[in-house]
Amino acid sequence: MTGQTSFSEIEKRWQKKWADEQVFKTSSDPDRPKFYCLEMYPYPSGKLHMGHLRNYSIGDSFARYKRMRGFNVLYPMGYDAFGLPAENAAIKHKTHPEEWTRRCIADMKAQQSALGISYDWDRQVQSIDPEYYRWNQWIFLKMLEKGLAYKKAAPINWCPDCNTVLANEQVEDGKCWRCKHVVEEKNLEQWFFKVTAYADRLLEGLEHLEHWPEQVKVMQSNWIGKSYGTIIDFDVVDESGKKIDTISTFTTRPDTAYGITYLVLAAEHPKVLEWTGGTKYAEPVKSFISEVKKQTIIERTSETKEKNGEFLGVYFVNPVNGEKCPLWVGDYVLMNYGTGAVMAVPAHDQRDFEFAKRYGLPLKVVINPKDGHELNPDKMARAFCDEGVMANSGDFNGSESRDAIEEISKFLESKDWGKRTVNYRLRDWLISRQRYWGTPIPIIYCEKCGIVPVPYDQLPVTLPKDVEFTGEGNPLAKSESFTKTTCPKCSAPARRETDTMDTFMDSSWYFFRYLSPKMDSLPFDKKDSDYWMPVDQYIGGIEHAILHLLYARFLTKVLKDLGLTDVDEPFHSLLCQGMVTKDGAKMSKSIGNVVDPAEIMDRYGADTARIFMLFSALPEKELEWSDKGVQGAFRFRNRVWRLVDEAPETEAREHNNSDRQMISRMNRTIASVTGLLEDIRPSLAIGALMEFVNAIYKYREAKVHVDVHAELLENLALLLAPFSPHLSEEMWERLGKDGFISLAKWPESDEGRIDPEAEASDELVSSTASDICRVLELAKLDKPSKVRLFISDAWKYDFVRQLKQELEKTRDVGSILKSIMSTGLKVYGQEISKLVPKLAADACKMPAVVMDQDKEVAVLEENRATLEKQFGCPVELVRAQEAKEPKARQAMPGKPAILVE
RNA sequence: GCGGGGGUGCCGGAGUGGUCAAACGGGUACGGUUGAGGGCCGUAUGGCUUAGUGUCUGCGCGGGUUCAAACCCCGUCCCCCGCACCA
Repeated sequence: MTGQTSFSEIEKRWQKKWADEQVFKTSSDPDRPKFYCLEMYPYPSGKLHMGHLRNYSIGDSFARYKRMRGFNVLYPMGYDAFGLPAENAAIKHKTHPEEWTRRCIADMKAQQSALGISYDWDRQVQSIDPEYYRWNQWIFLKMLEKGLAYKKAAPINWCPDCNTVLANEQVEDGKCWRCKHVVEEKNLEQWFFKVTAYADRLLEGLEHLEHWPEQVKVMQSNWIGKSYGTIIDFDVVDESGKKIDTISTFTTRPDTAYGITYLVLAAEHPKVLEWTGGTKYAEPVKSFISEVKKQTIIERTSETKEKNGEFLGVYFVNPVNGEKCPLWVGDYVLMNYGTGAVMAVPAHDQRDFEFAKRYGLPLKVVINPKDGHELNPDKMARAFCDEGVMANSGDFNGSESRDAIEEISKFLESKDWGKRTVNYRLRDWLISRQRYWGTPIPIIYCEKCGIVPVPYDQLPVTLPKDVEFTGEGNPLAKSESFTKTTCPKCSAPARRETDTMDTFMDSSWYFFRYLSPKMDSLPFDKKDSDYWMPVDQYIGGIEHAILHLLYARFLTKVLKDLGLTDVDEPFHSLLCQGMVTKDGAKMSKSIGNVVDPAEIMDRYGADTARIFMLFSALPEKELEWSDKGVQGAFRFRNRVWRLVDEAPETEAREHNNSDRQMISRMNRTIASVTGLLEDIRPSLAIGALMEFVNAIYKYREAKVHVDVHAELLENLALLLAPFSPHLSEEMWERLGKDGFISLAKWPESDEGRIDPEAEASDELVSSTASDICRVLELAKLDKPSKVRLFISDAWKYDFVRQLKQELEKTRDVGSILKSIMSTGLKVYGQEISKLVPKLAADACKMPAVVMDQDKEVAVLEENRATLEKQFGCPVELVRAQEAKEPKARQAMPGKPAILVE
């Protein structure tokens, strides 16, 4: 029972020692190789969930492993502590968000400490400290100077539940990413960061991120959404053909330019009202627009929805062929992509096709399929969107449509009718939030001087305390002590900006602050950045694939451009851990399948929880929670513990076969665990350790060699240290080792001592001797007069076949055999019961053993004395017939031969 | 629709051309130990069949390449994730 009762004390004891002796404190050391291990810093909700537990178990296994491999490991922790939940809690409980947040941080930290994660707590960073957010403000001002931060009125996403605007990236499926409330569109004046200026660099950078999951790169690339196309300008004319205006459209298919039969503008397009104003079309168009605006974003973007529109009463001239076609407004055109106007080619675009069919607009085929048949516009059931051969396109007839994209673009450019261009889906990052609990945007509004940045020496602009949290409006706006100020330029009374920054700003550069957490002249020290950056291993959930990871990459590039760092990409290797699920679904309160990590840690301890987390699935895969699985991890943990807690019988002796076998086994385990950790496969590493533990138990069935046994345990403790550090420390101490195992050197495998063949045959010899004794005992046989060991380098199948033939001759095996069978002893993966019959029947009524490797004769010879002693009779070595050379060996020389049946 | 990832035993999952597919763990069954339980130890666990054994099947499905395929190629079905009226 020792194992079960002691884990709690053991874990507490070592956590205290680690803290007291500052075992995990790090500092820059240019003479040593570094490893920066980082987990996405959490929002302090106060309680760990399984996702955290998994995240930290993975991260700590890296950090500890690298530390033992001699790296100078930076492994910090902090808290992404600004944000709405704290403010909502404050409203509900009539307290201050800071109070709530600080308490949550303390609770969370306590739980993290109880997990025994090897963080350097001296570097703790939290975004709510003015010493942190002043640098948000500092960076903001720098960006303002560079024109990367700007204010403009724009249609923005408004979450009525959170009472604030949201960035594009924070709208998922037309809903708020946090509260899932349907987002509304509003037109407000807001602060933006110019991410679009970095679109190309952000896209291009992805190509060099070799150690990022493909999925994340693809998601970011799609989000940036770079597409090459052509802007085509059209003259807008009235009924009589008189030019009244121009309009531009963006297209990726200029090859279809001759097939344009109408043009559609987005409902928000300003020209729509301009052109229809005062005409008979004004009323229907206005009511159409208001209909569109009534719809939610979800309704508008629903794929199945019918496309609606109205004719605008004006026309345009297609420059390529001089055709005059109508202009429409339609709800399927988006204002915020391209130019907000689309050239419609219903024969070759499915959306245009549907719209044209609905309103009886004509189709014009300009591309025919390559198979030679000509499309009939009246009979098409859907648009033809593939590549093909040009038709009805003037000089371009007969060209491949793929080539025509280029040719027509050049033609348009040459006539000054259009221009090739690049378009992005990415929008600028809207960073204003109308909430209290965030970084105040360091701006002052002066009636005379306009928008005035807060001077650097007045940073930080701190959050006022005299604030009431009522839930209505932005509390900052009601704090006179905050809003009332003077203009830094003219000293006239002025007013502060009351918007705060998106909390994603905090998390976009925090990993730099860890490097120099106490620096007060700059956000961080470039020297530290030169040494530590980039982060070598970043670990977090896939849910941040776009939001956080894109912003962090953006900010890093900005910081680089500001000369603060030389790194261009912050995260060298990214691991997106899989979800923790239960009963096939993500753990969530609404489903009611949540398991609290605290409970598991109380019952089984941190080591067990961590082993389970790492063993049960590869880090990037989904992990299905299993109570039984945790118990399995617990059993393993206790099985290891018993190895040190219960001493085996020892013997002073020369190394025998089982000693050599274990030494080989040990070295093989070291090699494989090391390799698996390098490959980020902790689950398999733990599997290998489980096998190793099983082997040690087997070894301990007989008397063990003291030194070998000690070495086995020592290495076991070392290999387990990244996974179950408390247990390892305790083992280390019990084994009489000095210092912390956390700082010990990772074992190296001695390849020369790995000998799989010897290992296999040794196992056979050592276990077989006792096995046969037991068989004899069970079978109530008299002492045999002789034991035969069969040696064969034949494939076992061949050997079994021989046995079978022999058996056909000798049928009388008798009840003795039955007894032997019933023991089901295993030899080399093969049931002894399958092999023994023939031998036993072979007149001498003796059990025997089959060996697999001819080469092991020497080993057997060596062990013959032992065996003879055990059996009390002579042992004879018998060589089995050579196997036939398999065909395969001739076919593929150099490769191992296999059995061809 | 586009993009990414997957389909292996009762379950979680190993194995991505070659030494009898299923390591490791879990579940289940039986046996041992134990006052009982738990724990621990051992054995079994694709189908059919045997006293031993044999035999068939088998890595979503169908083809193909190869002396050899879960693995490579082609086709097909299904599942998960992300994006989506992006012109």
